[in-house]
Amino acid sequence: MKMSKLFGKPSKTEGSDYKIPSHRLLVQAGFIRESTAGRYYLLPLGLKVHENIIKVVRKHMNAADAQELVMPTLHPLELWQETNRTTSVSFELMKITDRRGADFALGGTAEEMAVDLIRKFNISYRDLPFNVYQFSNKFRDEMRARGGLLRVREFMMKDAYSFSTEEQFKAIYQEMWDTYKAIFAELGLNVDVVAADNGYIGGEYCHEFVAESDQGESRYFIDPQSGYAAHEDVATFRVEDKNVDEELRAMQPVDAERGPTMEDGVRFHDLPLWQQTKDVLFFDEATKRYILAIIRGDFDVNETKLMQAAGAWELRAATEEEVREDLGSEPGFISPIGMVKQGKKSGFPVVIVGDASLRTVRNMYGGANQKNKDILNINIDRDFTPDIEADIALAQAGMKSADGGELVEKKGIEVGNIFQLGYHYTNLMKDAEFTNESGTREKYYMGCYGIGIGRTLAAVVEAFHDDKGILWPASIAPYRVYIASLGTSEAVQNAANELYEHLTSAGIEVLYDDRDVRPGEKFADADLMGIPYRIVVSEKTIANAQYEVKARAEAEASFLSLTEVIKRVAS
RNA sequence: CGGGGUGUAGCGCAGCUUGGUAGCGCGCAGCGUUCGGGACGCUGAGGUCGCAGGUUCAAAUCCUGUCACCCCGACCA
Repeated sequence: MKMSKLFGKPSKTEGSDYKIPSHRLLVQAGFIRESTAGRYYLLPLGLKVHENIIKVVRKHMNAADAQELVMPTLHPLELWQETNRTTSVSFELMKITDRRGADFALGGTAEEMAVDLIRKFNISYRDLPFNVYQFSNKFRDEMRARGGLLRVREFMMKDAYSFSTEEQFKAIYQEMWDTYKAIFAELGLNVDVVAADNGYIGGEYCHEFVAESDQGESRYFIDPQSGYAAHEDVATFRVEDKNVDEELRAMQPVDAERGPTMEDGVRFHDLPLWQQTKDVLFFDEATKRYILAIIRGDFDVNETKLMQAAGAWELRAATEEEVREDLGSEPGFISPIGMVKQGKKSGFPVVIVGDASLRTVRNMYGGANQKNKDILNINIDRDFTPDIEADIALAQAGMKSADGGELVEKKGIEVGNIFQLGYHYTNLMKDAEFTNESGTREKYYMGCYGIGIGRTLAAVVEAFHDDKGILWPASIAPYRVYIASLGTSEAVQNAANELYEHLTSAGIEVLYDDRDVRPGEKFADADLMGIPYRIVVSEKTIANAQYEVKARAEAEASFLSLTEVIKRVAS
């Protein structure tokens, strides 16, 4: 490719709206251009990288015996109704209606389509397991797109769906795990594999592949000693016992003229924070229930865990009016003891969820559902019984992991995920069954596996850039070699042309900067675009019958003959 | 969806308070001098000032509405 003909050349000026490095560099270097928020044109340079990433992903997926196919972009809405995902508040579908009035969802993920496809076939246990995948544009009605390619409304995703028996599943999940590790390793990305929340996808467990980055939106914890890694939504930690040997003392109501915060309670009673109960009241809009979360005072409530434990979908904090008028309590003094079973006005039930940490403390203290009244010596079981008891505590950096090491907090970009779906979809959708060994019908056990191509591309830039521009790993660089001809003399032109022909016919992808611009501009653009090798052809190099070769990542150039050049850049 | 902010040439911005025929820098085109880390001179092209109403003799500027985009939050692979 000759630079003079390239559409989307690098630009000296940079936009002001680009807050993160990958966004700014990709736009400035001519890889992408914004259409509207969260939707991007992929320019020729960007598309080359995009396709190279796809090639790597495809190679490893195929090696794992996954089979590529393509599904329609418009999904019949009936399929989504079959799994109740049109009403799920967690996933905003993009919908579209054709002129006959048929409703479609713009595909944002394709579990239903995959199930619908395989139930069109009469499949035997002999055909299992199998894993089908596709590359296709996905649509998400993100409330707020941001960060260039990191969070968009329309993007290319590799999504795979495995169908098997329950016994076969673990091996497939492990194989996808290994495949993903191999893919990201080839792309040059260091990823942590972290346990995560399934969210609206369904299923019981899943793992995210996270490239560590300050620009990432995923917060997670690792225990470097044991290798434990989990998203903050699901991270667990070891809860140390406090005063479990203390004698149970009689409950004692007391006057407590104090403020509403935990600190106010600590100061007023002169007792430790951990001995106080933290009572947080939520309301779930989806199931119309109050959820009262109770936890040890030195911990915070993890809303994701709480939603899982309580079967809630759309949690929000209860308002002061609701606390006072509907529940007859008082903000800052909420307590499970004497809490109403349902709202006095609304009739909405109140569900009490107690954290496991409540069993590590005795003789706790906390509010009494009245202003300036507290109760001392509260004990679980004796004085109150949660409707649900579960781990609903939020992990924090520095806590001990279940394995005993210290939890370290990290931030990263979620570039891929693997989900166990189990029977979630095959239970909800009719006829998702194969014929088993005994000749009867049996439901498939499923998994799904996604990689965001554009996000991965951006994650690579986040990982590989310096103050001058991008440093593409050779595995996905848009071109392997960049040639700069310095000066417009015929000798230089001929020599550069000749080199370009040689390398191209040797099967090496070359971007030849044949523009009549000054050297500084060529070097700056080359650094910005991040092509792995830069070769300079000038009067000087011709005089020495050599080429100047410099790797983008290195500071020093070396002078090589043509055969040495080919050997160097081809490796 | 809540809070804050911005829309003027491809990009970055000024002009708006106090209405009077739209400007600067970069980039782009032409010519010339240059040519190993973003040169210089001259010439030139390019904007119905986000859109729609309104006020006015006159609106980029004032008023109303609307749309888009950015940041923080909520939400989310």
